[in-house]
Amino acid sequence: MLNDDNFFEKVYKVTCLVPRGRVTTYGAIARYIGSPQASRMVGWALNQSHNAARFIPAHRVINRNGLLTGKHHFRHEKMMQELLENEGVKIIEDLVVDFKILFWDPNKELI
DNA sequence: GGTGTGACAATGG
DNA sequence: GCCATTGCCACAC
Repeated sequence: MLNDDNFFEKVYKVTCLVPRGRVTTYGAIARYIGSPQASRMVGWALNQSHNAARFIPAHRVINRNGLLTGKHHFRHEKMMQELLENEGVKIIEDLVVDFKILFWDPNKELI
């Protein structure tokens, strides 16, 4: 599917495919790129995403609990929450409201 | 080239 | 059902 050989590029690409107003998890991305157990790597890749050439909507990627664990890695901690709220995603105490409903699984939504 | 690490996830008590 | 532990893969040093 994805012709990119680099693990990071795959992560970036999938992250960019996440629809606006929807969220996904590190594990879902890891499974989609072929390494179900590399969920930690996904987070790390997104950590370096600020160094990527283009902007990566890393705010749409959260852990499986729906918690915004990675907000600290944004330039401003509140930016992640504001970006999500700007897309219509409600956040309460760093937790995505109706996370199960907003959850977007690339393995199901994509081919 | 071995070791440590990281925005996680699954399992066991 | 919550807290602690283990596993896991790719990358940097």
